[in-house]
Amino acid sequence: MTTDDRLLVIIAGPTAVGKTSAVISLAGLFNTEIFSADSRQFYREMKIGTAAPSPGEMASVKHHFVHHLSISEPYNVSRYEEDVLALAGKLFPEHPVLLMAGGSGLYINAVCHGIDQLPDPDPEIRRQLKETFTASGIEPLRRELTLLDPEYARHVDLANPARLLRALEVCRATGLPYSRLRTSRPVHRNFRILKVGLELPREELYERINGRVDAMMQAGLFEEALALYPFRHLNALNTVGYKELFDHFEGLTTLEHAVDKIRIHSRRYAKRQMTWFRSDQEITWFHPQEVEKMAEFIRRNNQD
RNA sequence: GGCGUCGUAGCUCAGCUGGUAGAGCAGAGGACUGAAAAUCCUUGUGUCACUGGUUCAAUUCCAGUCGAUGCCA
Repeated sequence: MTTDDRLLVIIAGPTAVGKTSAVISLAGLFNTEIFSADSRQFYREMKIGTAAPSPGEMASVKHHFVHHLSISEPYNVSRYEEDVLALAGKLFPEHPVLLMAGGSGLYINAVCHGIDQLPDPDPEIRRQLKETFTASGIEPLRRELTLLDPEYARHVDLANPARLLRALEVCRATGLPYSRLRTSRPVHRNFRILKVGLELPREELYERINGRVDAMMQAGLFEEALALYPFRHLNALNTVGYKELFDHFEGLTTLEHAVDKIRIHSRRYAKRQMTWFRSDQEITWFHPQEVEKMAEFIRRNNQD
């Protein structure tokens, strides 16, 4: 069975640009459902700080990959890719068009271009590597990588501990050089993909971000973060909006300063997202309110 | 009103005894294959408040003006 006439439309863009509202309108026009590609909206305990769709929005259109996990469940891009492909396979027969909205570029890439199949990380190996890094810094990691995978060592950012840690945990677990396993082989999807990007003038986007942080505080972000404080070591909570308040709970900053940091970190996050998406030549850009234009663009590409 | 302190990058401030300036933060640009709202890299020319004076040379010394602030009245 082939579904090559089916279309997955990606709605990408920085945080607070207006993806949620645009994609809900589009879902209405195309009578279809929405996949989220926001790596933090997955977690049901994090509702306010992740600006997840409201209960009303969730009720008006079927959303997938929103609040489907608990913060304590381990999850990663590769599993996301599998889960999305499985669900798309189920839904496409009924829906000529499916929508995916989100700001996590890596997750979107995994769906569009695939991600290399590698063994799941071994928590014990990861723990040991982290311990080495904490105790002795990045130098031992560099040395080990140069030894185990000289090829990758030539290309990685040797100043980035996260990259080195990841490569080493794969080398150690498999006994093979990480670069050998990173084939980046192009995958074939049995549906077509269309990428829509949403953008606003920088100043306007930053105003929206600032406004949204205030709105989150009024909606009870403080209480939400306080309830999650005991779980602050979980990766899911290494997230803008929570970690800054955790600092305040620990007495490291005033509340005012913490909220200020949330604004700053949200802006920087948005900037990184824009850097990521800007370099993606497959994206066609729209103003978030040009829903009609987007719909037309989708229809046009859906006929070919 | 008197005395003192201060006025340097968007913000907070460094600049010893004169040779036209430099940090942190913010901002900007970039990277990115299982932590990705993560992680990391690059990036600092601005009437040194204003006006005069001294000097070969003044952000730096002197005088005045304006502004901020503190103490005394």
